[in-house]
Amino acid sequence: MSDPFDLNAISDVQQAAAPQEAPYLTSLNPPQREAVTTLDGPVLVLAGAGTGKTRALTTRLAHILHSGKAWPSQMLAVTFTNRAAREMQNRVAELVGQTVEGMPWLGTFHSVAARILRRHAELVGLRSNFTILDTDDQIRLLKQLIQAEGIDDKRWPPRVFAGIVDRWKNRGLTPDKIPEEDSYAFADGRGGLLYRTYQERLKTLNAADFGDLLMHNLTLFTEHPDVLAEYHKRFKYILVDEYQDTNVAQYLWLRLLAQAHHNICCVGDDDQSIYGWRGAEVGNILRFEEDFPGAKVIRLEQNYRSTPHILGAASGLISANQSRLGKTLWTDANGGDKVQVLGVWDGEEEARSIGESIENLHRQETLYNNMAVLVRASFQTREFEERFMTIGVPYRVVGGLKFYERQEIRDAIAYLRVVQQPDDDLAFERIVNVPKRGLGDAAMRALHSVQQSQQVPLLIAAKMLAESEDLRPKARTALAELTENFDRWRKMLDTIPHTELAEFVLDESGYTEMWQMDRSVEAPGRLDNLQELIRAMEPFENMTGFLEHVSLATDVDELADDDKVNVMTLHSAKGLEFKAVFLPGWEEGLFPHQRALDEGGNASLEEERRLAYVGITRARERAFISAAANRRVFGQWQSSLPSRFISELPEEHIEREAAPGLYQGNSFDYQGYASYANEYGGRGGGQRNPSGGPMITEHADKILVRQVAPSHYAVGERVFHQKFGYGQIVDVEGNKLEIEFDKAGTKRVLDSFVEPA
DNA sequence: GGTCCCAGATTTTTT
DNA sequence: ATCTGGGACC
Repeated sequence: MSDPFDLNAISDVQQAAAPQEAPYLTSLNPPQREAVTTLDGPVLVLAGAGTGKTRALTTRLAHILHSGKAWPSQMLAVTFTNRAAREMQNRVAELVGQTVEGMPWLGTFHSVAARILRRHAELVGLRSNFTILDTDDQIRLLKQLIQAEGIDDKRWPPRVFAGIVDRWKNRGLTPDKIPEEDSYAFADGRGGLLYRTYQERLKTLNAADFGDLLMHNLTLFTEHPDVLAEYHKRFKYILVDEYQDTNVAQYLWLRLLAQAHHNICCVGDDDQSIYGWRGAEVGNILRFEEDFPGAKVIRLEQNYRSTPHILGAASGLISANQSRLGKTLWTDANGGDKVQVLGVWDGEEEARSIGESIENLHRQETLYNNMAVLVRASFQTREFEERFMTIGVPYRVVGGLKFYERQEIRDAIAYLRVVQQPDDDLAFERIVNVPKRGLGDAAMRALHSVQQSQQVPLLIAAKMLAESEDLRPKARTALAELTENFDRWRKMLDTIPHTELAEFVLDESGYTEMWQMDRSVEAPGRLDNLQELIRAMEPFENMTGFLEHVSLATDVDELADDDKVNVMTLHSAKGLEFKAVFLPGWEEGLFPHQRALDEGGNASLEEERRLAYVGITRARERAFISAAANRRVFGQWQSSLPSRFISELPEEHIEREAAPGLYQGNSFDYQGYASYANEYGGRGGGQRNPSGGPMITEHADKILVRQVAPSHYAVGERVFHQKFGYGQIVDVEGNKLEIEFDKAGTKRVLDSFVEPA
């Protein structure tokens, strides 16, 4: 593979560079400048939140290019998210005035590892067109294997085992390397065996899961020193973003690649390490100077993002953590509002209050796009979606429903996967009877038995069956037609554009028609999505490139520049900043999360605290923290105390406010109300609304004044609902209506959500 | 072979 | 509360 590297562009850049001091250096502060210009040997840049990390990083890349020490293709730069990779691409391009193709080895750990693996796939028992399995494929496959071993998959869920395998792979452990006792962690000692079987099966399928991408790289490098040497020669400089999030496998991978020249620069912030649960080792960053002797450590501590109050609140909070390298963030900025901390009765009120604040800010000319609601757990987004929809605030849920995870998209991609890689049994199985071809249990059993006895992929087994007498004629023709189609489509791979091919496949397979015939409400949307899929394929060179993107992409939110409020989890907010940030749900059990409190002890609690720190430091000007005394979880009302993190915020940087009676003295005190909530939660739960509950007494009524007025709607009336469209009322119960919607089916909704049609 | 209904899980975070 | 997968039934 030749490097898509434009020599001319570089010599232009070099000519443009000033002889003495490059202009791009003058705007940097001293530590930033040091981070940019210390080129040789290991460098650790400890970059606090908002200290211009990305700036330093991209300038460093540009500086290496300017200095003529390396070509773009000789630098390896890895990030964790596609978003970070994309941003770096763009900003480097801006700095050196070069096209994005200029840095072929800038990408996520996974995409770079995949790229290396494709070049040498044969050396680890794969072929270069191997499929990358996502979590869903992985679990389906594991389920098959667990059942094949005669293990009860109810008692030993595939999902759990997938987690165990993932942890092994995160530590770079192949089946022969897992500790003896680990093997007993699953299915009475059959864990190790299953892992081995799974890895073998993956090779037969010519497939790799996420963990394999890194782990196969390790195998490749350790078993083939010549290959490793090739990359030593190729990568003159290595740059790593978010180093605090690396796991053992990634750390080993970097160490192997850097071992020849030690020109590795890692950037990170131990205070923002929030992926321990996923195998990230904060130890990697804490240990850097031991791992890379002679390392230079540079601290970026001047914050350019937030006001002093926001910074003060965040710093005060994080200082409660014991294990940290310690940094002192400071800022030149003055003034600004204190962080607002609000106590409310329940989640609904919280959403309403945040909705109002957003409307206020918007009236004061803050763009929606400059505001974000950052939640601990994804289920929390729902309450805000409902509220925003009601009051007409435009919003977007980032990282929520993923385009490539929709049923129709996964089906379509399964077709393309089989075309591209005929051994992909998982994909074949997914679509063999979609649309319905009369291939049911009997046909599938026959297919599997041929697959087993002949040791061939399902597609081949299907061909064999089509020619045998073992199936009913109808099923036989169906298989014959399908396999012939696949053969034909595969021949077209090299002759027609991949977008056209995709259209052919969807058409001729009957897949598009299946949805055209479908009379359900979702069908038109699904057809739109299929169109969108074809459009999404356009920027890619070929099918291979596109399928690679699909398996490694998560955020399809490239068009995120329209003016909408951003709703997302704290995890996916890392690396972003907003003018105003809302942080709801700061309650014990939710944040810190119960699971972190139950498992993992103090280390987990500290990780939660870092997550809180990440949340506050996303804000440039305003931060709003809130806690609800009651919340519906799993359809059950639960009451909770305000998060301990709230009491850890320095008083001088915050301003407290609470619904009457909820807030007493210097801290939130829900004790008196928790009992009401408990009483409430204890009875019935479900349908009831706390505001409509009958138990209101004394001062609680100051908060719970909203009485349920009987609905003024009547059975038989036609109404309109923002989300569900038009419908007819079939039942009225207090303020709740049961409505038969023309398109969305029968739903129960509050009367305030509808208007007369 | 397809549809309907019930039980059970789901909800921490992601490449 | 809502969604999913599996099993029973047509």
